[in-house]
Amino acid sequence: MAKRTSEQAEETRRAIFDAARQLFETEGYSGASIASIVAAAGTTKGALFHHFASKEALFLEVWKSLQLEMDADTRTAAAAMRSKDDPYAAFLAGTRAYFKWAATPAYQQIVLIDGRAVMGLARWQENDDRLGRNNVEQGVRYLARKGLISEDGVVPLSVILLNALNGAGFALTRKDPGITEDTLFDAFEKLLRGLR
Amino acid sequence: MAKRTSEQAEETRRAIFDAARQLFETEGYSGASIASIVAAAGTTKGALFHHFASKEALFLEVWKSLQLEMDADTRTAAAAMRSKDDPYAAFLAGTRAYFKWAATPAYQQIVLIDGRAVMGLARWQENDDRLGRNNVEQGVRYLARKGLISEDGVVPLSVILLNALNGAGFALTRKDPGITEDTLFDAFEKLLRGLR
DNA sequence: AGTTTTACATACCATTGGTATGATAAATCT
DNA sequence: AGATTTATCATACCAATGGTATGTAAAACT
Repeated sequence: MAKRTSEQAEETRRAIFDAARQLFETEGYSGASIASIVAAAGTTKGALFHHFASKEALFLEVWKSLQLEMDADTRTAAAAMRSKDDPYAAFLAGTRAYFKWAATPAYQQIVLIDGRAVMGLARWQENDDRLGRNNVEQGVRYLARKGLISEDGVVPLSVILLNALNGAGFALTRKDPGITEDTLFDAFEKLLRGLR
Repeated sequence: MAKRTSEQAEETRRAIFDAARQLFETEGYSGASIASIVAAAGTTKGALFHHFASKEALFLEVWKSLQLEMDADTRTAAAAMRSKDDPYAAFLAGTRAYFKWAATPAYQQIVLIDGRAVMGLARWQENDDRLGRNNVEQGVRYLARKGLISEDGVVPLSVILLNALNGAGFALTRKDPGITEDTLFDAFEKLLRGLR
């Protein structure tokens, strides 16, 4: 078998991508070998390296897809609550939506665990900023405009809040008593509303 | 050269450990090959695998050493401020000490970046909890006893605060304007004191 | 129709973490 | 003290890994 139509090629690429996303989730980045990915996708290494520059590039694409899905989700959740009378409502709605994502095995393994190790510190920050932190910062800035928090602390506060959210996702995996989506959300809400 | 005295053996082990810690920091876990480690230590793979069960085991030991140093540091910093009139003082002093650690390249690369990927989610939580979260939880519980926060939210709040701290460490690497040890600390302090 | 390019498949390669074997001197035992 | 065991490596080897080079046949283009 050699050249397929460009439609079929897209199918092949997609099969590799899907298999990779699945295996990166269940086996982790280093546990998911290229051989296992192409086997699951029903193709060969030739196809993989034709469509993706490297294992890392493939991972990055999977990473981005997850982040974009999450981003869209939280944005719409936040937007839906924007015109409420409670100025915190939009932010908190986004938080809820993010918790849902952060509690999924795929998001944890790929984004929260392997992501930073694979991308390295610099690239991770660069990418993470454009999505997660920007989102949080937007919410925080809104609260600042409403006069609920001080203007100058927006950036560091955003950093802290974003990471608090990330960590909360992790905690959800463990069956630790006292840690549920609701209790975590409550704690976060209290923190946020406590800001003056 | 073959069998050395047990004193020399300890030296060899130490040389490997030190080289590993150095290379894990600068090259990352996967970037630091066993060959490069033993070369830097002036020995061979035979010695490494005699003293350590695997690369992962070696990494874990380095990881633990960092965590224990950090733990001791923050504990003493917090203890020094315990009897102050401000009930938040001890907690915040520990926070300051932790920030210092979280801002070091070694701590970031080894503990915050590679640690969780190498150990996997389960082992990472298990180990991280015994140190970081236990520490934070202790501080939070103290505040609860003082009546400054509610008793029942201690666990989830600790989770959130611990991760907020971890993330703050990361942020310190980047030269982003507005993010310094001081501004981050201020933001954290405000969050903490805002709790009622 | 002929040429070029795309989409793979296969064979190959260097490096990797890890193991098996061997060697030698220190500890230990008798 | 001599014999035996055992700790401490060094070296040779191994399977698996990510990645590359090469080949090839069909599609796309001119």
